[in-house]
Amino acid sequence: MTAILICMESKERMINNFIEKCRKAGLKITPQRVAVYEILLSSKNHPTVEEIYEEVKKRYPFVSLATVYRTVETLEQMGLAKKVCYWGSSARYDANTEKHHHLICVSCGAIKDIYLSKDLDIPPELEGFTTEGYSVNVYGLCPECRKKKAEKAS
Amino acid sequence: MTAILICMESKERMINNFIEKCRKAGLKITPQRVAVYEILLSSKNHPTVEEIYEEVKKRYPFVSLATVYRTVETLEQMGLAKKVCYWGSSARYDANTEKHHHLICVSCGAIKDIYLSKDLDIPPELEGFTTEGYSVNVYGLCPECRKKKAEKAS
DNA sequence: ATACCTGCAAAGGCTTTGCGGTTCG
DNA sequence: CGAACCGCAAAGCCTTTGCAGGTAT
Repeated sequence: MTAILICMESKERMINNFIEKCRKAGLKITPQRVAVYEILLSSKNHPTVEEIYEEVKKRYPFVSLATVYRTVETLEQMGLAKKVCYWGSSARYDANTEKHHHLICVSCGAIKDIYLSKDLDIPPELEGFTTEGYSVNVYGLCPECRKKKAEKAS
Repeated sequence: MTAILICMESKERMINNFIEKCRKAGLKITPQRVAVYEILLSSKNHPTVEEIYEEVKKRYPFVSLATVYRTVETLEQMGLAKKVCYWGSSARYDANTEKHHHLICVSCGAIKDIYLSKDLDIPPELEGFTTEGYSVNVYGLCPECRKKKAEKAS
């Protein structure tokens, strides 16, 4: 209960921050934009653009897929979302801006956030590159896909 | 000099191993296939399919892009190459089968292999997933892009 | 001889773009 | 009012696929 309240309060704060940032950047605050960001914030599944689109359509049935594509790109440029692209054909988006990593199902492409107990020690310069950060991807099979494989085998 | 000799010897061994594996799997050994694998082995740049295709075309002008796509997929299934997909639109391939990680330029997308001194300790089960491995991506700016940025700033 | 493979061209997904009308500030 | 944005449809990439002819074993 408490967790949910905190979470929702935080979400609202994130959205206000987003609106504020839009104002400063001269970007208009449209219902579609806010909806995309809100859905991305609420989602724990790193949705594809298509999935976000389906959600937005529940509120704004006439929204277009192109708008969702344009909005997630805007969010990425604002630093409020990240594009994650691993296996599958379509990119997924992530509005979690905390430092975290990903656990990825090699069969269906599902992504789950994970947190490492220790930071890696990456030197600020490596092979001539100046480094800015890192991400760890752990690959595996999600419970659903494991079940499916077991059924097939039998 | 020695390094080059060792490297070439190793490449030949890799190709022989590939041919052997093909035989065992009932796959035919065609010039195009061998060329794709050899180019991938020789390349230090994690080339795109298009780039491999251009190289193969120098030896076999009538090769088709579809063949290269099919071959890299075969190589991936055989465990001799990995698909890597980060920023750009097109996938890149990597025939380095040693355990290694990637240093990626966030500006131009260049990829360099890096090796970690310590392994991460990833449990075999995590969040319900069975884990199979992990990869670390370090993001940064390559020397060329850093230079370009410095020039722009001045 | 017969799988398997190739080249070609067409189709398939995902994503981007151009345009006219609309909406936010 | 004007700039920014939206929906629609078309176009653009990258990648996959079906097919008929060719090649390796």
